[in-house]
Amino acid sequence: MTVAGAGTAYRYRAHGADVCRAMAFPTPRGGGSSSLPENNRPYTSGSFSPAFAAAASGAQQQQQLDVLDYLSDDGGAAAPAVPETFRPPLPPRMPPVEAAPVVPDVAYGAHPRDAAPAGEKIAFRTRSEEEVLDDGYKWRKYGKKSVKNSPNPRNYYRCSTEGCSVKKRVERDKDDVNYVVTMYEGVHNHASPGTVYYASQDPATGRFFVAGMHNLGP
DNA sequence: CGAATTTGACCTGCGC
DNA sequence: GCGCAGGTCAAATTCG
Repeated sequence: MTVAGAGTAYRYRAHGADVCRAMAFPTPRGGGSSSLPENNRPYTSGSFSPAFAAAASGAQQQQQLDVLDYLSDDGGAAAPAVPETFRPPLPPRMPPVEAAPVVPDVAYGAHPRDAAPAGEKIAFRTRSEEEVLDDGYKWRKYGKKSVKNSPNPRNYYRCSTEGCSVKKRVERDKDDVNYVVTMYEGVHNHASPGTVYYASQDPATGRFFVAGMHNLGP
């Protein structure tokens, strides 16, 4: 999928897959997702590595969660071989979404300085009343900017974990305020506190990706 | 009182 | 070169 006007071509992948496995991350910390109603459980999707799937393979089977339509700028590149270390995905937690086409109207990557290695930028379009999705990570807001061609301001966040430089931008969809466009940049160098991720495999490409998540917090 | 957020200023790159 | 747009900084403010 190519985005007109964007410097980076997005590839659109719809709901994923068939198999969901779980993996518990250490150090549960708050998050409060467990208090969400049954029909409002967190889930996510994103680029993912086979290594994660392998790591998750021994974990307990979990119920399949709805998976958000999502965008990634990996350009369809083949998944890397087993990485040296597990690279946690960038999973937003959000309420259920309706099946809807993902329209990446935000030209992520259009700016040269946005250039980054493939697989380290992900854009999600989610149907949510909440602007800031609790994805299990702790974010520190460092900026807010109104952008051209959009009545909604864009918010800038940085991972507040020391040494982690992951950033995300959040803004309401200009065409439908019921949707929130979240863009992640970078890779966390730490695990999400108290979060279970569900890995799935795209039958078409064979690539693994995050199909869901659940917070283990109290 | 420390941490997080707000918000205007500043910086950088691009297009004309 | 200039103006515009997007991204970041940092002082002020707010919150827990």
